[in-house]
Amino acid sequence: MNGPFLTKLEYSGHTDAADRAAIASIVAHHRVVAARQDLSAEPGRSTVLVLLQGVMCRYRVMDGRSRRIASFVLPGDLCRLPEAPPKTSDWNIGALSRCAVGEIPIEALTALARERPNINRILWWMTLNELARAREWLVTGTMPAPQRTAHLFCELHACLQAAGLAEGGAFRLEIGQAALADAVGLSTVHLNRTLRILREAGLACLSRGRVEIPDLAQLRAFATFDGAYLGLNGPVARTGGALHLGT
Amino acid sequence: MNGPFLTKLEYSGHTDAADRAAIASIVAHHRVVAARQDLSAEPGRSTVLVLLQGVMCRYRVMDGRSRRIASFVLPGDLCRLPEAPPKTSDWNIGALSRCAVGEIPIEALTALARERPNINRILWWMTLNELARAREWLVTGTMPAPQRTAHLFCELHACLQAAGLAEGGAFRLEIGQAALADAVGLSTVHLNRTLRILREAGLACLSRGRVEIPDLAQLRAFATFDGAYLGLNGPVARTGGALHLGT
DNA sequence: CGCACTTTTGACCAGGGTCAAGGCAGGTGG
DNA sequence: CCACCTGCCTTGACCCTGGTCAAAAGTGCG
Repeated sequence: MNGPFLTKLEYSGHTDAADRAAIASIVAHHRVVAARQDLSAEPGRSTVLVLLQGVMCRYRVMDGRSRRIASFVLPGDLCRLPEAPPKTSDWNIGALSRCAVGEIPIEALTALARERPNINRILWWMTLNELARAREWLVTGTMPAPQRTAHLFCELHACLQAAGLAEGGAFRLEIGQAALADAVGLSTVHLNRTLRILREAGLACLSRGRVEIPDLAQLRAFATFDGAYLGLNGPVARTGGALHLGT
Repeated sequence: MNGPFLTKLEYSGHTDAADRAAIASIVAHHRVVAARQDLSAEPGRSTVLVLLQGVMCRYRVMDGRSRRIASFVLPGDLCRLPEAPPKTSDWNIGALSRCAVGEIPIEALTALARERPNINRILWWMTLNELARAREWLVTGTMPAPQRTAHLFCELHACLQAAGLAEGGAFRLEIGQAALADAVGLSTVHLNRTLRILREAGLACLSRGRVEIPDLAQLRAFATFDGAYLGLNGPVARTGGALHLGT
């Protein structure tokens, strides 16, 4: 059940088996979130969420109509970490598909972070990961639509791969084109055309909730994608190092 | 000399005078960086830098020609924090104007973070700050050019204000229009036209390294700027709280 | 079977990129 | 003191990517 989460922790290269067992033991209250449902409005929340299945997104509604997706939350990602007061962010988190999440009591997590340096390190790693992803999107924002979309597919593939959810060059992505458009910053119409371009070029094909990438290397070259920013080391144990700050 | 840094720490609302004195004491080796010079290429670096004067930027060169600026480094900001291995980022840091920086030995910083919870909190705060800024830029990226530029001015003003470097609605910004364009994601030509629009609308005026904002409230309304994401509390002591993670 | 949502396509328009040529400094050397 | 040069700002003309409006074709579900 915690599969994707643990697999991702393994990929991060900052945990050993004991760390993963420890963190798995504090994941409680698995529950299901329906597609299209918002998580953010729950007040007095004292739990961190781990996404285990499905896709969620962090978004903001702009002029009352258009929505901008700042990041996806993929299986293995944490969200709703406690914020530093006063609230520094007004992002909504919404489920784009039917999702399964685990809840982690904050006190348990902080306690674990205090007693296990690797867990602390993982929290830093995840945060820096988000930062790196956000900045990468800033860069891709200036690329033409097909490249940008391709780049997103590459990123999704890499992240899902690290969570053990890719089947070769293919992965499930149960998302409407509208959501994809909001993430890439295109209109639905133009995203659709862009998808057609990618499909006809044989680079990638999204259909019925599934992305198929015939030739990953080719797509990556097309999108000038270099996954180093994701900090995924492969499932290799790797410890040591100090504070592990970034930037 | 450490003025902007300490003022900003004060604004962050997570430090008391003792924290600031402690951190000030480990800032060593003040030095000057010429405009246009890159910092990133220094190997074996074991120091964190605090920017004290001037403006730097975190950028990447895209197709060999065009540069994208992912964030500005303003007085009071840290940069070149140690990275988690393997290197997760390939960003360059360059001085856009003549800069003064302080160097902080990493070991001293990590030691301080270990013994003073507030310092640890500040490191989190700064990182989350960067994250919030990056995401905000993602959102502004979809706004039309004048609003986007105005939004950037508002952000710069708020950050510089927190470092004690704003004089009312005006602040120094010794940056070429090309740099600004790369940050906002516009061409130099179009940025220039956009600046003219803002100037003629009486919203903001950039000239000879100085931005003047006649009516801050008006500019903010125009850009739909809400500075909450910067997490600046004003110079009020505020402690407590636990891990202070965000997202 | 009908309803509602999503995907697809067409036609038209505009924000912003690109190319290219002038202004307008400040710095240097005669 | 002036000619010159280099770099930056400014403006014009033209084009193209991608937005908007609108309608048709799937697709899933009660």
